[in-house]
Amino acid sequence: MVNSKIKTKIKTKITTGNRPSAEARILLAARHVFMTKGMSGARMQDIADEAGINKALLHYYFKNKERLFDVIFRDASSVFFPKITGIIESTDTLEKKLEKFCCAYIDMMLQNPFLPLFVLTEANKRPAEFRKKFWRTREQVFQKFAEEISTEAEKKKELNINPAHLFLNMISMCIFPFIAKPIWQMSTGMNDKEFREFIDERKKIIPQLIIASLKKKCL
Amino acid sequence: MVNSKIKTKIKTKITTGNRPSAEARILLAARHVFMTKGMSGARMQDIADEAGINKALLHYYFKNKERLFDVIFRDASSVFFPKITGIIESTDTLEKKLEKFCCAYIDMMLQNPFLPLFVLTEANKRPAEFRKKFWRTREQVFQKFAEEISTEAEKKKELNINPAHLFLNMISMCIFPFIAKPIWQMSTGMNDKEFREFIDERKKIIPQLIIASLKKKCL
DNA sequence: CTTTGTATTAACCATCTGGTTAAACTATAT
DNA sequence: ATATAGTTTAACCAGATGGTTAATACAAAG
Repeated sequence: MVNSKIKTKIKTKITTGNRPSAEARILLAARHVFMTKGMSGARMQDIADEAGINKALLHYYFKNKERLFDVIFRDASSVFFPKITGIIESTDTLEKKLEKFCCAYIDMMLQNPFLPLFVLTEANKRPAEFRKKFWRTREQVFQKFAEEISTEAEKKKELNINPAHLFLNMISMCIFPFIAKPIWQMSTGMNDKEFREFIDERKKIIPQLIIASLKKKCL
Repeated sequence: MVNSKIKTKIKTKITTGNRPSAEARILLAARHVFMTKGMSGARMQDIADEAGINKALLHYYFKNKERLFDVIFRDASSVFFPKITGIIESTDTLEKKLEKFCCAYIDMMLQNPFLPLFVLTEANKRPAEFRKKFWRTREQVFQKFAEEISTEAEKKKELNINPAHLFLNMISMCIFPFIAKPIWQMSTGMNDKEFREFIDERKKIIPQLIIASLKKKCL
């Protein structure tokens, strides 16, 4: 019955052999189970099994299911909501920035295929909690980029579209294919390799389309 | 202990007063609860409460949770996957068809805000079952429209983009905003009325953008 | 070797949850 | 009226699930 508040600060465990520590294994297993099954679908026993430990040890390291979920979800959203300040503040052209943004975003999702649906589901199912727990520091992330698009495009007298629409169009085309992957594959018959190549093409196609939509003469 | 197989064929219940029948109330409640909480998050008791009946009556009308879910989900997907044959076979121009498609799709989602996430979540969480149970008859729905775009665009020698990308772009921009609604509202500060107006604008903006992407000179 | 504090486990518990049972109710037809 | 067949309910059950407890293994420090 140690005081868990003290324990969690200490974290003295050394990885015996080359196997990751129990805590690390729990986090890994929890991420996998939560991402694939969702909060309500995930079973603590499944996480324990996958981490190769006793269920009680879960509650030793993480007070309860909600806390464990929060850790995973906070980490997931920090990945999902991209650090775009770097891209914004670069000296690249707007075109280049858009391309970089899409590319970075798509690559991130290729590495975390279940992440978009995971984050979006939680934001929909428990919006109040989502806002309170996970939105605080990220409030202006998207807005900044939208403003950047707006100002830079106005500078060139080419603005043809509400930057809000432009931005939403862009992230829609980037993110949605990952959420719709199974249905899309059923519809088209694409296998995983073909889907992967198809997605790679979109890294160029999406910025092209977005840039074109900026130019008045096109519409 | 009546034979439920016979019972379900008969359906003689008359709506006493003007209150909907218990079965109808169950379906209504089930749709609401399943759509907002998902399969694993939904509780049979919640559905019973919301329908104003005893939990046992749920199992009287619908053998078990899975069966009830299937009824709701099958109905939901029949709405989600649009009947586009009518639009395809019309004599409208491609432009008009695209516009009609987006408009119809967006209107449907305005009336069923939780539907997209509901269907897409299920397709992701249990792809095998989704395919087996709900995909059978709808296999070529999307493909047909994609082919339509391809052939008609080639006819005009304007084809500039893989029709698969074009189609995916279109449905991404139509559907994604509804899935991302809570996050989008947090980011932009839009209230529900503003969001509704914003979405209305997209009924024109999306087809415009898609049509522009067809024209070679624009890219 | 013993002490001490952490890591880990088996067994347990309370509650939740999907599902069942048998009895009671209601309307309709004879 | 009463027989019949569908409808609705209260009470119940078994298993799943999140969470707890108390005892044990283990490693480092004295």
